[in-house]
Amino acid sequence: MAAIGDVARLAGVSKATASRALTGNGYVAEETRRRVETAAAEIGYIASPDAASLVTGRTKNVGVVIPFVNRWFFGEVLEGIERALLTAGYDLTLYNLSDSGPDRARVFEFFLARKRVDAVIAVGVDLAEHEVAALDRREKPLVCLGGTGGTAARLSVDDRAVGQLATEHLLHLGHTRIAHLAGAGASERPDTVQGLRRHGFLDAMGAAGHDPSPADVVETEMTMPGGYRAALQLLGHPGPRPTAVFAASDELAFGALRAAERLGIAMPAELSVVGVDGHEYAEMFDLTTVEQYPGEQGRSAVGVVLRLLGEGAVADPLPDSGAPLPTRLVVRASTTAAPR
Amino acid sequence: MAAIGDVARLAGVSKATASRALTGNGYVAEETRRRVETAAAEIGYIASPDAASLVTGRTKNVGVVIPFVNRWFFGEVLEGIERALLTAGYDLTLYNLSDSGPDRARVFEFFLARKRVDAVIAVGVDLAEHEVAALDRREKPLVCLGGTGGTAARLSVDDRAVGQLATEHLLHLGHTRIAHLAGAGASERPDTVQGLRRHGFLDAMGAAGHDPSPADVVETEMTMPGGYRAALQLLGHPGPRPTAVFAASDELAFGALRAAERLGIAMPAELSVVGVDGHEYAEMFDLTTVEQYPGEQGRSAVGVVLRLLGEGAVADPLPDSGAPLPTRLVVRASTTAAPR
DNA sequence: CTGAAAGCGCTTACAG
DNA sequence: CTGAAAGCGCTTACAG
Repeated sequence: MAAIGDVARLAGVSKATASRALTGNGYVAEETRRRVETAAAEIGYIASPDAASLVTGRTKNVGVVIPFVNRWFFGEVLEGIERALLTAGYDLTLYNLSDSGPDRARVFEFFLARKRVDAVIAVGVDLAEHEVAALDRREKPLVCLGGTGGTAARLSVDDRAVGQLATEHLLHLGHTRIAHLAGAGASERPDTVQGLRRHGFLDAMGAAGHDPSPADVVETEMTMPGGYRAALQLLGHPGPRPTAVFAASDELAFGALRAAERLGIAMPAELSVVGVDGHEYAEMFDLTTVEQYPGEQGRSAVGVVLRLLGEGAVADPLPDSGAPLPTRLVVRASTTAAPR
Repeated sequence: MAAIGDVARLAGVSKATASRALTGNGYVAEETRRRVETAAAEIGYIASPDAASLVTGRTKNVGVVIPFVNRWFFGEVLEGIERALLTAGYDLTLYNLSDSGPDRARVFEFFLARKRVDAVIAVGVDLAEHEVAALDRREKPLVCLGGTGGTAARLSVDDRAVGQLATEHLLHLGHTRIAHLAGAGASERPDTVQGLRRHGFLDAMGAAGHDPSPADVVETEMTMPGGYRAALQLLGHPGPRPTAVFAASDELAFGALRAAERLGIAMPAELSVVGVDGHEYAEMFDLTTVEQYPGEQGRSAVGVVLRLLGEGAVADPLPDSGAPLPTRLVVRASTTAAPR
């Protein structure tokens, strides 16, 4: 495999000059540069990133820590990150983090602790203090997208406001008995995404003078089957039922829609449903939702990382100092005026 | 940051001995090894993979090339690969490959061409000859999971057999007018997944003496909205319609189910639907499907890569020499006897 | 079983 | 603008 010495010889220059010509660092005569480039192209030379890293201390590689790959939101974020990183000439090393256990510890204590990545992006992960500390100790910049813990740059939507907005939309339509399909752990961990959305729901209900019964707030895994099962339980028993549901994610909402259909509940006449995410299937399901833009969020996270690493435009202000990420209520046919 | 010299000094040995103790290569007295390990733990030493790679030529890093992250099948494969690689102490570098264009060329000609990965796993990608050649030139082992092109180790289900099996299931139930929701490009590229499944469908129909009208085979993007739109078109017009649909993926099938519901077609009395994949939502939708096991497939691909790299058990036979990956027909309520 | 030395493939002060 | 030399942090023959 061609090394830089080969290029240098072919171009009739020293390795130092060849390096300067190829990396663009330092002065090289225009003509020399061309000769070197031609030589490199001729023998298909590509610098060994490992050797370069060893001396520069930069790997051009960012670690991404993410709890799921197969949930729409996370997949979109990952794609956004990947594209932005590739464009910037960076590699993406993927760590699919489980909730806990030895595998998780291994990621932080071994994989991320080595000098293989320049920075890490944590997507929707609730970081323990010692995990953040491990990164700090190695002086690895950390950018968090959602999730909790970590003190460094954080990008996040305002999940409490999201919950509030969705709920207010239903209240506006005249609904008074509104149920909430929350993510698992919402009440136990008020600082998590699911916790904040639940909080927003409760706030909006309270402000309107309603006090939801505990039975109308059910927690479940944030997937379509999770929403399905929870909605079956919520709507399936006899007696009066809620006229509207705020689901903490679109996938939950899809499950609720499916459950309502199964139960023969007329949609949206007898039941309005609103979700969160702007899932690519939302339009097909005619689902009203509070959209967020995960692909864009991923790209933003990369922007912050790049700035932290001193790439691109100098010293732009970091988003973490600023406003929450954008969201938008999109009204479709799944929500309508309360039955009277 | 601690280097191996620090460990050596602290343990009172040479760098060579420290290295041997830590990597496990070469002889080291048991007591010396313990001293070195203690020293390393004390100062939190972790070897720089870049420096090690430079001399061993091994990066302990595998590149994964995949066209989507946010389609169920691909996400599952990716998770399976990630877990297996992590267990083996390998990093996963992710390349989310677009169909074509400069980004795609850059992945093969720059990112994958450097000495950063030991091998590459291509998931469901149709490799061009020059792409395979680029990898070959760099002597990078290549393992293909599905997709086409590439001559190296290939793992694959028998997609023609899958199409045949699904179709025969419907024929057995007495259906005679069966439509096929195919993936885009199925007729143009007979060697692709979608092409082979279509082929299997046609074979089974032909063997049963049926000749599907061209209007009953429609191609669309392999997603739920794609299936929805295609099924609307297929089932929505007046006149007699098919009594069964073979969808080339579960996501397509879900879309078809949704379309049927929208059109007021009684399920499964008036329409049977069978899919392919064993999607995690299949059970919720009561969908009959030909299951495959993408997580397991990903793990198998890693197994092959590891063997190619000389890790683990020596010289096991490569699956590429052998049988197709397992699939299984799972019958649920979405298919039933043809209406009479 | 252990150490001194060379070298993996680069980049970067330092001279010139 | 260019080159000779040192060095990034490891591992691995080679001696002993």
